[in-house]
Amino acid sequence: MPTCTLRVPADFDLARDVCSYGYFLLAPNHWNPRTRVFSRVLATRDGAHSKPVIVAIRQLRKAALRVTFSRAVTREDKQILVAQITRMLRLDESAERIAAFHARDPRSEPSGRGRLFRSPTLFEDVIKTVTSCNVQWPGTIQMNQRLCEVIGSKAAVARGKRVARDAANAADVYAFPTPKQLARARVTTLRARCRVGYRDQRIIDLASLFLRSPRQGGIDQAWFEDPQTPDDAVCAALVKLPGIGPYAAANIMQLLGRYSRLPLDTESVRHGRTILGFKGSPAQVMKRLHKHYESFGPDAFRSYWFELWDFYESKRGPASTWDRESTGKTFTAALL
DNA sequence: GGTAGACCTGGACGC
DNA sequence: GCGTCCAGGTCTACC
Repeated sequence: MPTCTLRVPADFDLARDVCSYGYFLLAPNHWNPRTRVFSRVLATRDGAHSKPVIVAIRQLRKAALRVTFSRAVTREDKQILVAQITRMLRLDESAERIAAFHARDPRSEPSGRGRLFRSPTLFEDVIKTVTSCNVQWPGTIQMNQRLCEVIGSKAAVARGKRVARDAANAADVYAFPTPKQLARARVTTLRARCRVGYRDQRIIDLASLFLRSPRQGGIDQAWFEDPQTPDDAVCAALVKLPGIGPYAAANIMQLLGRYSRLPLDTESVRHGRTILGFKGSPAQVMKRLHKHYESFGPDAFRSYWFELWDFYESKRGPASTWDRESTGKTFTAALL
């Protein structure tokens, strides 16, 4: 099996930093709690000749990861794959920025938490966010699984190969659909086979926007990812997208590394009431939550999230021990 | 600017 | 096995 070694920041911890946000439980992502290997299918290019590759990532020692590919890859494809892994694991987030977060919220310093797992592309983060709206967590798991199986490309797997054995089931050999694949998908397919419900047309519209160039009115991904772009401008642009409201926009912003906004939902209200002791209507509790985390400034989301994550782990054990098929389906407070 | 109701699915519940 | 109800965020119409 072709492999490569990836240098990572000294404070990076694969188990802690992969199992830091719920998306690590969504297809095509797969964390194996027994072997502590993260694996998934990654696309090399978004073209007719795209050949998805299964990658398996394990921590070798401090500051180094071993990445195993399911097939030989060209130098160009390897660069594309490493860029996607870097985005997913937030390897480009500097130690200084993590230290600044710990200075604002020392509660996370002992564990070293700071990085939040995300998708290899902004497109996948946006679609995953849409599938997490107005549905309970098992529904989100189901939609992502079916989007991969029904629309995504299948990676070729040689029998008995170790990379394939790290995958939990047959579904783990499918890539997340590309913008091209979803833009071409039929509304009826998304609704009947992927079970995305009323999100069908919105997902197709979003995929079309990602497919078009900024000149053609498409989404300017570089602009969204550019740290120089003001948060207010990013938020205003996000809520104009189909299927994206205030909650989804704030969530996509944290996935972009902009932690000043809070994606508050019913889960947050539950947290505000049970853990922080807030009283009143959902709207009043949300207002108090915004006020409560305001003091963490540009890291408000991280403080909020790790507090919530601590609560889940106090009920279900460390997230790195969660199995996608059991604990991973029931960790939210609504299902506890 | 604020609010009500529709959108859809899956699960819980009663019969 | 079937019908009903409910949870969940976004969108639109309406006040």
